Amino acid sequence: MIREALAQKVTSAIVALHKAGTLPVASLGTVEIADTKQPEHGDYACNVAMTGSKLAGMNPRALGEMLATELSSDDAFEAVDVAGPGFINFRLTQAYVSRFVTLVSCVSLLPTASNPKKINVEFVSVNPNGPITIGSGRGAAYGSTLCNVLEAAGNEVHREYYVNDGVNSEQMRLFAESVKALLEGREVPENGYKGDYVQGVADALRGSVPADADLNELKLQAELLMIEKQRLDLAAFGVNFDTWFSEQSLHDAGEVDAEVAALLASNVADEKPVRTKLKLAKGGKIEDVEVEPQDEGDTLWLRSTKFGDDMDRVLRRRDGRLTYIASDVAYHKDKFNRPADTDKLITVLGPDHHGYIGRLQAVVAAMLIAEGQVNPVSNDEPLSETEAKLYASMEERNLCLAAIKQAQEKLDVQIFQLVRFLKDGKPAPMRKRDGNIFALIDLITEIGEKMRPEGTPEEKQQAGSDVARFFYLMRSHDTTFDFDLNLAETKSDENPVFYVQYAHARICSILKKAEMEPIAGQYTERPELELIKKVVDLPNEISRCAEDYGVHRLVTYSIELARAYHHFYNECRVINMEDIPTSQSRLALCQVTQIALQTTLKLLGVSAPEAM
RNA sequence: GCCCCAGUAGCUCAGUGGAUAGAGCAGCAGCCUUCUAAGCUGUUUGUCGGAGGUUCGAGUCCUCUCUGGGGCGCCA
Repeated sequence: MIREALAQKVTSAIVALHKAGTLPVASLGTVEIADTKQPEHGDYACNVAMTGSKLAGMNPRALGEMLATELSSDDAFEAVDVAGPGFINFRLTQAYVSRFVTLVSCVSLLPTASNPKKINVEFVSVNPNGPITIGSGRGAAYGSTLCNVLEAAGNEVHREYYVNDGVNSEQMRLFAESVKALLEGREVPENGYKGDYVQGVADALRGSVPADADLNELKLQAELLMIEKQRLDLAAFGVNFDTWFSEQSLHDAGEVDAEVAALLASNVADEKPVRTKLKLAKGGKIEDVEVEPQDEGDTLWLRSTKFGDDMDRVLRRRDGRLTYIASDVAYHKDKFNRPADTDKLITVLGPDHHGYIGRLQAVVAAMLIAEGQVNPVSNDEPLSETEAKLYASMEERNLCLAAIKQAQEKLDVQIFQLVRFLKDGKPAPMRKRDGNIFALIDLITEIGEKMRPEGTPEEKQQAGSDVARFFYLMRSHDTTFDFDLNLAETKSDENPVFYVQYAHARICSILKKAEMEPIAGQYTERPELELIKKVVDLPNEISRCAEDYGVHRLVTYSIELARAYHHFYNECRVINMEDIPTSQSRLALCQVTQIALQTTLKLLGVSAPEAM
């Protein structure tokens, strides 16, 4: 907000200098407004004199001086200095900063969308064979927050959960067999599912499912129970979806068969008895291509190596059953309908799925070719030795390379890294005694019990969810992190969730207590001005998060905002009956801070309590 | 073997290619007759794993390398 205004001023100054003939170009590239490292350097700094010095054909200092002189007449600035190698440092007048409080009161703190897109975000998507685990919790927290942020940045977002309920799924078959065994009073099979909840599923189905029900019918009923359980657990965690998309529905509608036929017709899938495996040497060059002879059955291969995958993938097994890859092709085609004419698909996957990036890109690339949506690039280079092993012709290579490029633009796979739980400084076991991974709902309940022992069940759940979400989101999703259970259950200033929520509660308390109208005024105290600057930075933070999907910065921002408020609170008394105008202007500042805090916490899916 | 992630203060971690690399915790010293002390103030802390390279400028980008975590099924 304030940065955009300053960038605008710099841009105008550049244009003005160009018109006056003192600057040879009308643009020096993107103008960025950064923080100053030292308070003595002023409020904000701009490095455009350094980045644009080549374009201008001037040395950075001279260019900086020129811009500074042009800008210094603006009454927003108390001073515009050139420092160091060519930084332009801005010192803003108190009046200029103060004006933003009025502005925030009447406009939104959300960024203005520059290039809104239609985006489908798929996240969590675990098999319907158990509760949501604490590992998936990170994906749930990350994915839902990413959706909120993308939406806040002006995009149309569709939240999607892919239900892996295909009849061909080995895992789901095993799950159904485990339930069936328990129903019939037998031991669960060797590699079966042994958690307590499996017994729960069996108990729930006893009576409602006929004793002679076949495995598929049983599987269907068990899945429905598990999906409902997952839905409830996620809802308790503040995670909701627009679509729970059934894999099996694609099979039932014949879309998988149709897509497989299209792949065959497009020559990106075939039944030749070889699988290509690429051995990648250092530097990413293909060193060798290995073939595996198959002597039985007709396996159908997706030639994903044509699209950068490291080996071809099975579409149809020797026994005739289609694999999940086959459904994936049809699924990705279908996903572009939610929302209609989707520009971009984002898939959030766990650390064990990072090998999927290549094959999912290949799936989309193959699908785009099968659908005739690829415009090949022209390239007259003859096939290289390695390319000749993958492609029959230059035309095919050009088509496939274009397809990969398009797929990479359309599909973004975000991998979140491992989360480790620590208790008393030591790694806590992720599995319960029954061998099953801890459920997210248990984590929420456990933290909630500690935080709000006297609370209602709803309050406990909210408290547990707040803490868990905040912790999951504190670190970059792309980094392994330790979830400190002791810290999460601490009711003290060490716990950052409460630090932020407490700032909000304090504001609510003051606004309630003050019996006068908040009216924005002039701010002169340092904590006031720093707080204003922090508040108006929110749109900028949201835009940045939406650009690179690094939503953890929003958590850092919330802590910084809370800190700025606590500083202000201690330094500047708000309610003072002997100075009504100051009280009113400070109340207005409290109010805009409240808006910023609420907006941020809402994006994070954390509640903003009015009292603590 | 290949792929992903990480290595920054005693600990946990921030860090838009920019200036003298920052917070929190822990330690020490203070602040409640005053709007919620779940708060605030002061103070100590660095071979940004290592080596090259690109750049006017590298914790940040590239290559190599060391250490640690994770992943590589006609399972999903």
